[in-house]
Amino acid sequence: MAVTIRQIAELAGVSRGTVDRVLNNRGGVSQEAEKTIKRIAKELNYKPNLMAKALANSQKGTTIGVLVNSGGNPFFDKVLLGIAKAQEEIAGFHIKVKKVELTGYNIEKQLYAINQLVDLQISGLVITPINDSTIAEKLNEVNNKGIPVVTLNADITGIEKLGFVGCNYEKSGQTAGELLGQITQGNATVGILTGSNKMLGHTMRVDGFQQVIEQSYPNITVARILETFDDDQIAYEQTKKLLLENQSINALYYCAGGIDGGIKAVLELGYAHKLKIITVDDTDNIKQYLYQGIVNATVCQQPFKQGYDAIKLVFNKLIYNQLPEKKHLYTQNEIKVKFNLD
Amino acid sequence: MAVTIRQIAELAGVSRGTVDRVLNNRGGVSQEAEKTIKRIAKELNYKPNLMAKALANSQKGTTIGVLVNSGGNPFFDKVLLGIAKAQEEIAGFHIKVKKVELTGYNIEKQLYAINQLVDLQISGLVITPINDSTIAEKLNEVNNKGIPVVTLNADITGIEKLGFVGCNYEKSGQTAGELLGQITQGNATVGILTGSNKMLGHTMRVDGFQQVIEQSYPNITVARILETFDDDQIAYEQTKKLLLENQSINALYYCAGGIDGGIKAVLELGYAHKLKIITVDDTDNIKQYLYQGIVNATVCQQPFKQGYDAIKLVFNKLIYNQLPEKKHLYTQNEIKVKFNLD
DNA sequence: ATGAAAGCGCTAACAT
DNA sequence: ATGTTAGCGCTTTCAT
Repeated sequence: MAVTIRQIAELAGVSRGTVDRVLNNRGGVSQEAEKTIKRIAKELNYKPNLMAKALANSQKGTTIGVLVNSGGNPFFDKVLLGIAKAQEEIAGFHIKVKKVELTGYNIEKQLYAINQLVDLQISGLVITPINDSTIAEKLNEVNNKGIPVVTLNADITGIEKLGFVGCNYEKSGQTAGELLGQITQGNATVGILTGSNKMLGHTMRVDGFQQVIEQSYPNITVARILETFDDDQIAYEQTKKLLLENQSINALYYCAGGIDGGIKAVLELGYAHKLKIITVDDTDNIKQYLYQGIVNATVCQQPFKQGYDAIKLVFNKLIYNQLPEKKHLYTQNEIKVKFNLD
Repeated sequence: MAVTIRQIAELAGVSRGTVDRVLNNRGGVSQEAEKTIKRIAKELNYKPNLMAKALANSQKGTTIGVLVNSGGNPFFDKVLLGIAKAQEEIAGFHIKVKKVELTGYNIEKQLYAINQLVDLQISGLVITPINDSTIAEKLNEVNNKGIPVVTLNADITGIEKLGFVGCNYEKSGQTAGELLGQITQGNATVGILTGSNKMLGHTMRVDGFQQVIEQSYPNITVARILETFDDDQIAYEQTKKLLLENQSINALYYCAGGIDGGIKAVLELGYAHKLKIITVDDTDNIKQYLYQGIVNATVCQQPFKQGYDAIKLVFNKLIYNQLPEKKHLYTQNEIKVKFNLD
């Protein structure tokens, strides 16, 4: 059998309590005892029994708070599925998940929701934060209360956190650029429809895309970069304007929300199948566009995995006191075409 | 707090032992007691505490046997990393992993190795099986001993198993076909280098590829399909022959092993950058070819995840008695280009 | 058929 | 600073 805390106690000639104190840095132990106990533990290659740890800790009635800006954003459908899956899995550990969904990016509302969750005595928080200093302050406060924080899909600067789960946005853009380069065989005039220049993820995608075009595809020109603010109606109008004003455009890169609106414009103008179109993510509508050959390829970010992993990260910390290896857990930028959806 | 076996016992006016017997179908309980206990459990929505279950069961000293045909096959490097990661994670549960690596596809050797592992008293088996009836028989025997079997990367027909973890080979081929269609803009003469017509995964890839070409790309011709037997030397020779005998070929699809040898031939002939090349998997060498623009894209199958998930599947069964939702856990067919590697 | 109780390894409250 | 002990929820053995 594996070595236990009890064996160490016997060998060191102390009680199990003392061993526990040393091995978990609870303090209040003599230098001497600490040294011998640590030595013995190392010699015997002691590995705490996680099941026992978990069981002993299980009185606490744990709830994980989840706060996502998923309202009206179909991208989050799969993130939520991932969260639900994780929730189901950890139900056997009697851990609850309290989920709050917000629409839009209102700082006040997000602050309020965080406070609400904290008042509910959550033991961990998963959040898609707005990149704002007020939020950052609040999250640090939460973290200092001993409530681990995991940022999901979007990150925020200047906070102490357990980890971030999401994609590498720059690589996402680069991948889209390379893809467009290949399918146009290096000749194209492209229009970019981004979400907002104030959203870090969006600008990083645009930058990555342009980098690749500049470095590898001299005969591809970026004609215009327009903002859609993740809104279908605006995307529709911008796309129409873009295509009508720049007849030379024969490729589009949608790197944020509002894609459905944009495609609607393309269809109305009768430009489907005439333009090469690269998008991001694979909502149900985008899948349809892929099937129909209207969208050539889309660069996805494993939304299900994002939701699932974020919860599991908190879970592992709470139950097993396990920390992630890296602070930033990047999901793959997956290129999808007609045949490798799902 | 959540409902426990003890509460049910009190409500039913029986002992915890009896509740345990009923809830785990151990038999030896009166009809009457059984009925009331089940009713109460259902009413209270009883969910066993998995940590407690695991702890109580933890005396048994569990070892998971792993048998992979990884010898001399760089594809398996990442599968092994995934296995190692899972191994590390479950070490805290005092579960050991005993790994045996085999080279080639010799039935006798695989049988022998299975027996060896079983003699070691393993509690679960992860295997890349040869699709052969003798192996199938043996695996059924193992399964009937109460040792759950998970097939990894390759599957086998006619066995009872806990699950299969690997990719959908047909979709892999279809994806490659679509990709080639797009980057050649539908005009190409392509040579296919497969592994062996006797390997299910390989033929499924070829079939998927051809399906898509036939249905969507009338101006793409498949000139030849040659076997490499996953061997670099043979792949080298076949590629040379292929390209010299068919000067019209301007695209290649490598859908199995031996890719390094094939690329060597391409380079020697000075055809790099003149051919569009699609491969499978992303070994270190293939990554280099992508960086250099020699290979255009590769269709991968999440090897790390395959290794990791296979172990976790067995783990969840052994520790928590959890069954997978589906027998076939397909990994994504991930298209990778220069910029979305890793 | 059923109950009682010891134990899995660790934690935490209390005692010294 | 250190020891003692009663759990955590479930399984299993031994009585009855």
